[in-house]
Amino acid sequence: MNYIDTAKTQIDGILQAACAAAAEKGLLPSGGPLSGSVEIPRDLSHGDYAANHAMAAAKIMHMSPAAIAKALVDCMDLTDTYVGKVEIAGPGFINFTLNQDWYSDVIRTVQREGKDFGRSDIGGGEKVMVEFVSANPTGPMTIGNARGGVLGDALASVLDRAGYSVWREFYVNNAGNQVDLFGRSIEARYLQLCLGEDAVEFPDNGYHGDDIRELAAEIRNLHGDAYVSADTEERRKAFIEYALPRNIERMKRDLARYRIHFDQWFLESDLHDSGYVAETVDLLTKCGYTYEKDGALWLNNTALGADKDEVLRRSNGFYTYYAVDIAYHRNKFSVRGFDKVIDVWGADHHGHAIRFKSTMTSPALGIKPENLHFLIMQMVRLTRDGETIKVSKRTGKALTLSDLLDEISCDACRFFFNAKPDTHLEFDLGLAVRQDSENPVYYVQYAHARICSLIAALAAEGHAVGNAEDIDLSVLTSDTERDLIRQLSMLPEEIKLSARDLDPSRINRYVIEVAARFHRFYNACRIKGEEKSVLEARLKLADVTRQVIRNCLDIIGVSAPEKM
RNA sequence: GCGCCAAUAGCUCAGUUGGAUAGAGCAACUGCCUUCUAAGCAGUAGGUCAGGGGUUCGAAUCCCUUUUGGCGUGCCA
Repeated sequence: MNYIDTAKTQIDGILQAACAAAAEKGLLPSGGPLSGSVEIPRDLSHGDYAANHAMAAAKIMHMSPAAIAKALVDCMDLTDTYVGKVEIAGPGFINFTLNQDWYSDVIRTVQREGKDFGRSDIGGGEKVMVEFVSANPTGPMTIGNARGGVLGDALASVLDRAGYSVWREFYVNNAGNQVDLFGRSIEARYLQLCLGEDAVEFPDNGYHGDDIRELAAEIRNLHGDAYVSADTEERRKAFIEYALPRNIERMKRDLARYRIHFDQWFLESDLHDSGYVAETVDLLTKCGYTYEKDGALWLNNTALGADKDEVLRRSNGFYTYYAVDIAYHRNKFSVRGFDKVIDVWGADHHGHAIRFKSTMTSPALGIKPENLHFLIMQMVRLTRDGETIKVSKRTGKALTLSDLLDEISCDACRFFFNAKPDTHLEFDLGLAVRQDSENPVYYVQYAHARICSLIAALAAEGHAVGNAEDIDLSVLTSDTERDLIRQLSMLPEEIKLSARDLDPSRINRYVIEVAARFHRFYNACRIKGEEKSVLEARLKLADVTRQVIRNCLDIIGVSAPEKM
């Protein structure tokens, strides 16, 4: 039996039983179960949990909330529960205060579960894929990828701890128009190197970044001018075959530095080579969802609930990204058997996300809407000294992920970018460079280091951290001690909510609050030099706090230093 | 034009899915280290929750509308 489920379910049970008992005595009208929610109130003086059942029932029972609350409280049985005190307050809230056993059980639970504290099994082992970053291998990764990377990775961790079987995937767009453009851009730079700047025209919408010039220069160093007279198609193919793997390796390196590792790098080309794209499009055609117009094959997407139709196969015979995306997602579900799929996409794809979801969930493909999520994160706004900087991969002026990591620690970066997905994120370069004590990550890490140092100092005096089962934890009764324990107790719930809302940034806010409450406790309560029973109990509290902070930082992928 | 996301303290953001007096962190001001890490703590000040309607016991939260900003609306991905 676990303290968390018990506190909440106990209270709900107490209320339902009281309701039945009150109905029996004729104090309340009889009827179905009470509805309402048991919540943790903002204000401590309102107890540990507050129930609004009396207010919710007022209308149905034709009684005032206060009268209902009184009847319920009068008929309550609190024996063998964590509830120590019940009060009626405000407009009709019923406030419950927990007894000391509950606080002690929280500490024992954290000790028992250790690094697994916070885990739950609400996911039921469902296979869920989180696909994220999936940056085009045509250039270096951007600051937007930095955000998506943290978001996807932290989300995957949260889902893992919520009991899902998680798979991290990077989709490599190593085929199609953008790759073709990539090849032609390198080709142009190469020919310019060999024949002079004005010898060839740079392709429209080509990639202007310095990385393209560097790749061209590398090729020229290896092969000299040999490719000048080569067949155009062969030349481009050779350039792509040289450059693409190099870029992919570079992405892997940068992501590893960012502490992100994927279970699979899925190649788009595999979908083409295996004929799966063609097969998928044929399937749609057989089902009557396509039509031909102007030499292209169109998906009748408006009939599937979207606001516009999409081209599947261009008049030049090549499949569009849309067709490939359908095949790819069909592959995730049908071929590889994932129960749930979550794609982390930038806001510039939100239109696509809406239309694409209509397509995938239509009878043609039959995916259930609740099993396919597009987590849309808003753009990162880059500023320097308050002025917005426009960035674009095509023009080559983007600040890369690797540049960013040269300036800012991985810890700070990961913590900073783990923000709520649906709001714009402002990233000030001037601020970022001097992001030291201003970044809340240091506040949290400091709490952890402080605890480590504290435990070491006490160990030096012969006070090792004891076993919670052998320690009298009932001496932890002050406000700062209880506030801290109450906060620690909420980690499993916090992870569940993060998983439910697909919002791992909750963990950031949660762990900041843990750190804050620890610092408060630390300032208010001494440990060293206190009498033995108090010392042992407080030391144990510090120890389990350290465990909770570690577990949180582990989810976000931030280190927990022992010294600072 | 249409669609998606947003607007909360000077700045960056929370707000437990409709609950009690709207909260943190920076920045400003005032205190706290001969005692376990001051990268910390305690306190002061700061608000027409963009504006206006509506729904009800009760709205920052839900509905309508106006305004402002970001993004989308390609035989690009």
